[in-house]
Amino acid sequence: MARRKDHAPEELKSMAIKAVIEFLQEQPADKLSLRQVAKMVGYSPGTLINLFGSYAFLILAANAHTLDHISDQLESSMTISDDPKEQLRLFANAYLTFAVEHPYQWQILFEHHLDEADDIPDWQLNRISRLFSLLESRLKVLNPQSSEEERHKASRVIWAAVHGICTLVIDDKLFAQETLTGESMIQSLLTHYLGSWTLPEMQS
Amino acid sequence: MARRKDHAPEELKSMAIKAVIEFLQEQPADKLSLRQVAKMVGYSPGTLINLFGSYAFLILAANAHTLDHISDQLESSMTISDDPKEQLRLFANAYLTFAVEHPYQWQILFEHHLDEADDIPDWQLNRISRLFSLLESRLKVLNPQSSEEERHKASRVIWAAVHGICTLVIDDKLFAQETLTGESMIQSLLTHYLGSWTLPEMQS
DNA sequence: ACCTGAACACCGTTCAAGT
DNA sequence: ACCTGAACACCGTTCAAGT
Repeated sequence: MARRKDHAPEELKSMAIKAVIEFLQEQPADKLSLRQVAKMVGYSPGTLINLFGSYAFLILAANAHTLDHISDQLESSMTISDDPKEQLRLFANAYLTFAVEHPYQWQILFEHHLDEADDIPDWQLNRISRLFSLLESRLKVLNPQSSEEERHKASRVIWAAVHGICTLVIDDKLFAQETLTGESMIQSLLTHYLGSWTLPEMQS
Repeated sequence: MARRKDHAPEELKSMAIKAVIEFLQEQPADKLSLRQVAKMVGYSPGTLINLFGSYAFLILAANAHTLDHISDQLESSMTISDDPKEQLRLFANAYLTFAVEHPYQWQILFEHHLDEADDIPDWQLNRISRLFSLLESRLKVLNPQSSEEERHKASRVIWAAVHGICTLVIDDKLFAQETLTGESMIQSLLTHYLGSWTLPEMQS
C-alpha cells in the first residue's frame, strides 16, 4: 500500500536533516539509525537511501548543515569587538560554546569518517578555508611583520589546540580540578601562544 | 556440539584483546564487531560477552591495553633528553607518532563513549594522572616560581592542544599546505606557549 | 516517477540446551 | 562449569512490486 507523500525531494531532504539534528540534541550518534530517521519523517528507509545515496551521506548532509551553523556563529561572534586578540578569544569561545551546548551534534561532525575512497566535498573545504582566512587576517593585524606561512601555521596550531580543548572538555577527559574551565584554558592558550607569537623577534 | 577449548579465562581475555588490536592495525573501528572477534579467537560471541560483560567492555579492555602501551612509549621517550623543554617535545612527538602509526587504534580510544551511567575505571584515571604528573614536573623545572595551579592548567592546555593536533592531522582536517607537518605544529605550540609561560612575569 | 515492503546479510545480546 | 547455537530485536541496503 505504497502511498505518495506530497513532499518535494528537497523538502524531504531538509526534513530528514532536521530530524537527524533534532535527534542529536538529546541522544548520541550511536543511538541514531536510518530506520529511526525514516520513522521520524514518515517515509521508508529505502526512500532516504534513494535521496541521499546512503546513510553515511545523510549524516554528511546533516554535518554540512551543522558546519554552516557553526561558521555563522563564529563569524558573528567576531563582530562584537574590534580588538584582534579579543576577536580570536570570542571566536574560540563561540566554538567551545557550540560544542558544549550540542555535544552529540558536534561529535558526529568529527567522528563520522567516510570511506577513504570519496574525498571531502567542496562546500566543506570552502567553509573551513573561510574560517582559517578569518583567523589569519586577525593574526596579520596582531603581527603585521609575520609572513603568510607563519600565519598559516599559527592559525592551524590555534585551531587544533582549541579543537582539542573542546574535545577533552566534552568527554571530560582532562582529569582536572573543577576550577579549570574550557574558557580559562582557551584564555591561557591564546595569552601565552600569542604573547610569544607577536613578539618582534618571533620566528616559526 | 559444544566443545570446550583449553584456554583459561584470562588467557582467552588477552587473546580477544589482542585480536581487537590486530584488527585495528588495518581496519577502522566501525568495521569491527563482536562476531568478528569471536571468529578470530575461535569462540562464540556469547562466550566473549560472558567474559567481558558486553562488547563495549571488550573495547574498553582493549583501550586499557592501548593506554598502557602509549604511556610506556611516552615515558620512555622522555628519557632520551635531560632538557625539560626537549623532554616535553619528545613527549608530544611520541604521542603524535603513535596516533599516526596506529590511527584506528588511537581513534577508538577517544571515540568509544561508554554510557554515562558507568564511570571511568580506576586504571585509566591512574595512567592519565601519572602522565599529567610527568608534564607538571617538567613545567616545574622550566618555571620553578610557578604555582601548582598554574602548572595544572598549563599541562592540560598543552595536552589538549597536542591531542587536537593529532586528531586533525590523522583526519586530514587541517586544510594545510604540505609543508605543515604535525611535528612542526607541536614545535610551534611548545615554543610559543612555553616561551611566554616561562617568562618571569608570567601569570595565569 | 516515486515509494514501499519484503528479503538479505549483517549486528549485540540472551538463554535453554548440551557436554 | 563452560560453551554453544538458535532466537530475538535490531541494523543498512537492495529491489521487485505496487500506485
